[in-house]
Amino acid sequence: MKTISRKTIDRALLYIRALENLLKEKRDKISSSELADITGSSDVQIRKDISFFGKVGVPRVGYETKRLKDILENFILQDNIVHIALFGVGNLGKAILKYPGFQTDKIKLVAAFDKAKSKLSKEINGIKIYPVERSAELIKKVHAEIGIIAVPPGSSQEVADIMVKSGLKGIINFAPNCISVPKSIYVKNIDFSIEILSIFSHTQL
Amino acid sequence: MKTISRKTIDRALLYIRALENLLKEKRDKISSSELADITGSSDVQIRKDISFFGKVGVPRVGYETKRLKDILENFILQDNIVHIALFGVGNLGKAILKYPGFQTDKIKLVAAFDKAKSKLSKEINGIKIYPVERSAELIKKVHAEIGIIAVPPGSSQEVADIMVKSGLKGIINFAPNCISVPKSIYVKNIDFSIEILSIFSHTQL
DNA sequence: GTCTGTGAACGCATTCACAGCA
DNA sequence: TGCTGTGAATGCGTTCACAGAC
Repeated sequence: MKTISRKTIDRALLYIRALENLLKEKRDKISSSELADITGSSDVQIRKDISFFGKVGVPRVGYETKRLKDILENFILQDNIVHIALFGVGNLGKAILKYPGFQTDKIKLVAAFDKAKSKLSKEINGIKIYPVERSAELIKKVHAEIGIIAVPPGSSQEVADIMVKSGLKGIINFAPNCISVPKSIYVKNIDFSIEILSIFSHTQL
Repeated sequence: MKTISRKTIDRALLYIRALENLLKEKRDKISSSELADITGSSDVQIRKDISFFGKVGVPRVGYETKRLKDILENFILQDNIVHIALFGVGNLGKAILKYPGFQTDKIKLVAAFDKAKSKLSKEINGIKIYPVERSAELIKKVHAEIGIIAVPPGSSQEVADIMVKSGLKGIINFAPNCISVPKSIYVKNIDFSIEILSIFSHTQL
């Protein structure tokens, strides 16, 4: 049996987002080349990616928007809702708590933690803020799978250790330093400075 | 002449950040395998990457921390300061304006723009907020190179068009939709929802 | 003719295996 | 022995070229 690559999955998530927007515009058919224009990919790439999921398109017509979206979603997300735990309710943490893009049926922010006593027992966007000490207990209770690190760099490793102990399987790390976790935990680092410097150096070439 | 790949540059930025942290701890020597542990890369990968910049290391000793950092920085950034323009001063925009990681000698946020009159002429972290109408004029004046889109998805294309007209060469797009720009402009999309779903599906495999 | 689907070719990036050096 | 540096081999992802369907 053929296995799907991570790159294909990541692009498929992009396709899903584009298909959702097309559905809002009542577009019920879409060709690989149109989807390529929207997502910045190539038409062949898109057909190759989709071909993994079977013969979905119709020659001379293209793909049925709704059907394609359903097929991609069913394979990748399987009706799951992803439960998120946030660590650090500073400026970035607050922005994440209020992020409107999460008001979807697929992602649910279920817990937020902070060290500072002044922030505790407040509620932001309907989510209560708890002390870090209670995180392991609460994460297990609400069955969170993914954690977000939005604490200052000095505390990121400490928070990462807690996350691993609490049973989180994936981490987004916004702190500007590397964290060390077991190989079984998937970490995605997003460092604003590095992103900017990366873009800058790309434009210099 | 051999050309450097984007992947190598992106990793080099990670190495630089790690080397800076090591310097703070007064570590003046570092081996490729130690750096690999920190950054999550492999030792061979690191030696291959560094070898592009010449013979920098010493067998049986490793790399001199400061020297390696200087060599990487000089090649990639060449004493440049990157000037950033921010579009959208909502929750995320404010978090970016206050982001402490930018208080570096390499990145400077020089302009912020918003549509809402209520936000104008305020100042956040020493940066004044201007109306979008003045963006082209001001971006040219302060010589910004990179733009950040932190506006709602409905306005992202509009803002992207302004950025291109204003002469920005690179864009970070935090809005959850694709933008269409000339190929000469480098765009990096960061969609929190997609990042989370990507991590989640990775953990499912 | 116009779209999808796909084996084959290609190119790039990582890994391997080992030479070189102190 | 313990590190760097690097040609060769491998593997993976994208692109090409074209068959198949309508």
